[in-house]
Amino acid sequence: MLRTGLFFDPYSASKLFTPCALGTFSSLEYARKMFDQIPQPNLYTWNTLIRAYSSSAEPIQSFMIFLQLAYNSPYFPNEFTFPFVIKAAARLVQFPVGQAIHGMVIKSSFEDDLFISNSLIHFYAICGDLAMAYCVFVMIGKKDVVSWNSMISGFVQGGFFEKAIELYREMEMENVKPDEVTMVAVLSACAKKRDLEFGRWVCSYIEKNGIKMDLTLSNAMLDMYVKCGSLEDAKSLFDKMEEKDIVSWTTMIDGYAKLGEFDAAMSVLAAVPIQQIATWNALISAYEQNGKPNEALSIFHELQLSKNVNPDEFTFVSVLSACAQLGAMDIGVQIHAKMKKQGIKLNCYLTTSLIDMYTKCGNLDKALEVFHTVKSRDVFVWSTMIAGFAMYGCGREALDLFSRMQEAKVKPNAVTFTNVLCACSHSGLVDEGRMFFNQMEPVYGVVPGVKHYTCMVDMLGRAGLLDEAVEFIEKMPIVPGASVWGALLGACKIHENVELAEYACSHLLELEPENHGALVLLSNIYAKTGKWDNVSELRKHMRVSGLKKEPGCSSIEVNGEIHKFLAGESSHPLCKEIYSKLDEIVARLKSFGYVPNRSHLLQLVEEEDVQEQALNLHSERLAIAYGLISVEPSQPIRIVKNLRVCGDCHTVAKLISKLYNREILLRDRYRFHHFRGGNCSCMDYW
DNA sequence: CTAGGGTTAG
Repeated sequence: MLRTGLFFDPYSASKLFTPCALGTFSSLEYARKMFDQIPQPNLYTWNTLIRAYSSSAEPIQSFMIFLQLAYNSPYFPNEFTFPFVIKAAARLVQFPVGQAIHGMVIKSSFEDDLFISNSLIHFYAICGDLAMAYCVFVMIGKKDVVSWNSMISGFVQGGFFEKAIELYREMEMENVKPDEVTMVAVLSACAKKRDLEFGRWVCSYIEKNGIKMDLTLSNAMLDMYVKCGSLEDAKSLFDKMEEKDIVSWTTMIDGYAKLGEFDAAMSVLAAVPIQQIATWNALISAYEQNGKPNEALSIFHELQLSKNVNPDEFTFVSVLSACAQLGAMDIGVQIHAKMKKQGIKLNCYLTTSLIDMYTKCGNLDKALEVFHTVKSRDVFVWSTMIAGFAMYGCGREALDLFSRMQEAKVKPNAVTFTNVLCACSHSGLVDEGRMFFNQMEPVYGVVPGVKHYTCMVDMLGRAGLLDEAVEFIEKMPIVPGASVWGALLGACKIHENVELAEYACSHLLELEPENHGALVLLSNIYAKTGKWDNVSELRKHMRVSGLKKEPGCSSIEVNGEIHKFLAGESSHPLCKEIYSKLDEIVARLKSFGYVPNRSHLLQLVEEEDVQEQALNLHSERLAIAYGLISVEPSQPIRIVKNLRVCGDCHTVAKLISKLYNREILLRDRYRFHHFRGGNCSCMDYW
């Protein structure tokens, strides 16, 4: 075409250019070079380039070309131009840019164009402004199926499932025939609402009305069945599907794994024809999110051995979270190293997971290092770091971070405030806590939820302001949940207030009759205040009603292996050594003037129904003894306990840290205790 | 003289 000169004819050039820019196997880079050499590209050619960029990896180039078109060409954008730039704005979630383009659309009198309106609906919905999307939607005179689809999908993606289904009904009433895209959106709404009945109705509607069953629609059905818990329907559809892709396989694995049918999930995984990381991720994350972090890590281990595929960002998020749950720092560090080696770039999800892992494993410094080195920090990253400080009782540092977060113009959310209030609570920063709580709604627009009220009650109660805590509960605009009464009960235990404890406990049991922890706490308060009759009555009641509690369990990681200890157990291979170490510890402590606090003995109810030697058999002690035997003296002993640490064990840990000159990091249900030189970082305020 | 918008899983 260059030789014949045809290339210099704008129309002919456009014919050559289109397949180069849009073809599946062509290179956009090459097309761009060609474009720059077309002497006078016509508007069609401009639009084609904008279109190509809008669905490319760099949608931002669409804007660049759009601006060139508007300012450096003889043309003005037309009805074909706008849908593509709006799509680019949607893909980049650039709200102000899209708004500006919308403005241009109106000024240039294109606002009645159906295609442009439909793109705008999609754009506003993606940006989360459903009110504006709906505004554009109702303004359309003659809506077509795409208008309805865009709006329905918008509602589904924004979490307004009810609205989506309502709109679908309206669509039926207006006699607009739904197509397969409509059904995908409606099924997605059913899936998220867990509405199996309506989901089944939709499936039969699809069949009756001959809606084209493509792969996407089959997958959407599959997902609906899985999410609504009907694995049988999912399985029979899956077996019937002629064509399957990675989404189909992953959906099935996810379904089985989330229901705890791990063998079934594994067998689907083994049958996937092409190994892809997504299928592994479905399994790993299901384990991790179902409280089976060990299993998650063992699948990860298998993945590494298989060597067919490499872990990706999603995998790392899951396995780091598994390490965080376990307090498995050595494994976490190895995973972090692997990420670096694999050249994984830290996104905000990964940063959050890393910080969470390091803080929950007891390495605040490393968490801070990650926090300071990353380039971008979203609200989750900041909130997690604040939560980290809170866990260590570093209230001041947490609040300092909170103000720096605002300087960085990151808007705090409900979780941020939970963490901030938690930090105030753990550090006794009552005035600050009150202030932030009062500012939440008026200043930050975050409506306090039950978690925030719980933090406040915990903070006031812990600080001994029990009357204020009660008054606070009475003034709550929402119904106080079990956690609120639990916080009050916990405070009563610290401050030995029997009457208030009974009051809180009765409320708590009204809401949660099965809450064994409440009775345990109450019995501990009775014990602490010497009300032995009440103690035995309560314990009898608990035995009779057969209430089972979560057994106390402490774990410690040694050389990348997690060792778990239940109270009084003797199944560990080094059991003998551990018990003789415990005897040695007690002897050494006693010679140093240690007297066991007998009131804690009654807490054996909280631990296990072991009658003798109860204090010595607490799970955290077994773990500490094992740590003394097996962890290098230069390394801190890191322990994770599923319940709160007992007061006597806390004293013992402090003494051990001094007498044995060891650092002990103990993570209990709520916070960290860092024992060093005879003291604990919590300053005994916990 | 050409063309465009909406869809599922990890």
